[in-house]
Amino acid sequence: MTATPFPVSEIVATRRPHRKDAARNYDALLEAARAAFAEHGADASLEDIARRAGVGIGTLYRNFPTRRDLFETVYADEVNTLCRAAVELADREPWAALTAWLDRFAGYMVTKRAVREALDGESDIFQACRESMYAAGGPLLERAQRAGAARADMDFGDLLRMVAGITATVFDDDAQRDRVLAIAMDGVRAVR
Amino acid sequence: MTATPFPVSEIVATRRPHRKDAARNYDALLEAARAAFAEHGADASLEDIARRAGVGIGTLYRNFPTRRDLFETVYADEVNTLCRAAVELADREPWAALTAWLDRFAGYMVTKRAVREALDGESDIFQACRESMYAAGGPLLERAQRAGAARADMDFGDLLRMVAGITATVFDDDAQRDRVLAIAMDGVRAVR
DNA sequence: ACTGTAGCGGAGGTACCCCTCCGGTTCAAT
DNA sequence: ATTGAACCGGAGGGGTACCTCCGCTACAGT
Repeated sequence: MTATPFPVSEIVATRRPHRKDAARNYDALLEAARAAFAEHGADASLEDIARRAGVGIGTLYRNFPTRRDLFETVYADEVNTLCRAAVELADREPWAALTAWLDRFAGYMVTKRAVREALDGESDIFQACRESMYAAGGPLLERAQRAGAARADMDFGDLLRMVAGITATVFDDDAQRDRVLAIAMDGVRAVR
Repeated sequence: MTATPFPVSEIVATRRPHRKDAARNYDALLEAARAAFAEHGADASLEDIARRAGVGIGTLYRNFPTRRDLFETVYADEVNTLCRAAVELADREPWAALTAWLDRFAGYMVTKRAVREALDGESDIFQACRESMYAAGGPLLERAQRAGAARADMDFGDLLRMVAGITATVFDDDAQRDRVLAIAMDGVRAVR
């Protein structure tokens, strides 16, 4: 509520190296990790990630001594993007802004699910990310609630969980996913 | 729609052995597998399942030559229970019957999620189970729709996916899960 | 009680993954 | 151009999971 939505990445311990080749490897690893987590979930093989990044396994471990470090960094990255998006959406209508943001949120859920699975909530960074995300997205819901567009008897956590759950599911096609999400959002709208 | 909701287990290839000790082992394996899948998801260790069941790994492989066989059997079991429940609920009010069944459905989702992950939809049994479940549960939704309790512009598949997604998510506590599910169900109800 | 057979358990070969360690390489500051 | 510090890759030891195979066990039918 009071926290600024930005400093998440600065909390993360591991930092991007200064040297050119090192920085390139760091980026490649992060990108490969993102893909691997999205594909295989929490227990993607670290060796596979290094392979995909075209980097030795040793390099991976130097940058991210722990599997957790890698997770945290990838996750913090996504959250930052999400926070920035919330700010950019501030000028739209309350309900439109909220749903637009939730759309983005849904896009980043693949990673989040893996992270949640791996970190199991017992991480400082995870906590910081959550706060940061609530600080960024929470106001969107509150605004919609004040405008009478969203029901008042729910909080931002409820909404996030709902959207997260639905988007994490396997659907026949994207149309079905959108349809189901819309139905659920009708429940959020219903102020009667 | 026309299919009877019961024959699922008969489709499954592996069958319960006749001999007393063998049957006991079979049951123990199934129970251990159910627990392991619920706990560790799709990639639970087969050796661990055998250990939990107090049975040699060889016994597991004799009963279920493939990981898939084990999955299918466990899954078919759950589906059968679910189908039976649908019949028992037939005498309640349309909306109440529907939500009550979805409650049971949610309870079995833990296994289903693992199965879905493992089988990836490319299984005959999976297909048969789905049909069986739709045949059993679909009428509950249709009845609610005819009664004007549920919106008409959605089908049973949509509903199942929605509930499945939400219940598969990690919540702070059961109260939150129920709250979120209720919100989403308000979206289903909303006939305006 | 006898006996054939269905069923049992787990050792062991193979494969993969985790993580450490260190000799060689590459950058960037002088 | 030199040089030393930072960085690189991957071999290798330890662990676990998968699955097969076979000598032994215990059930059930006579």
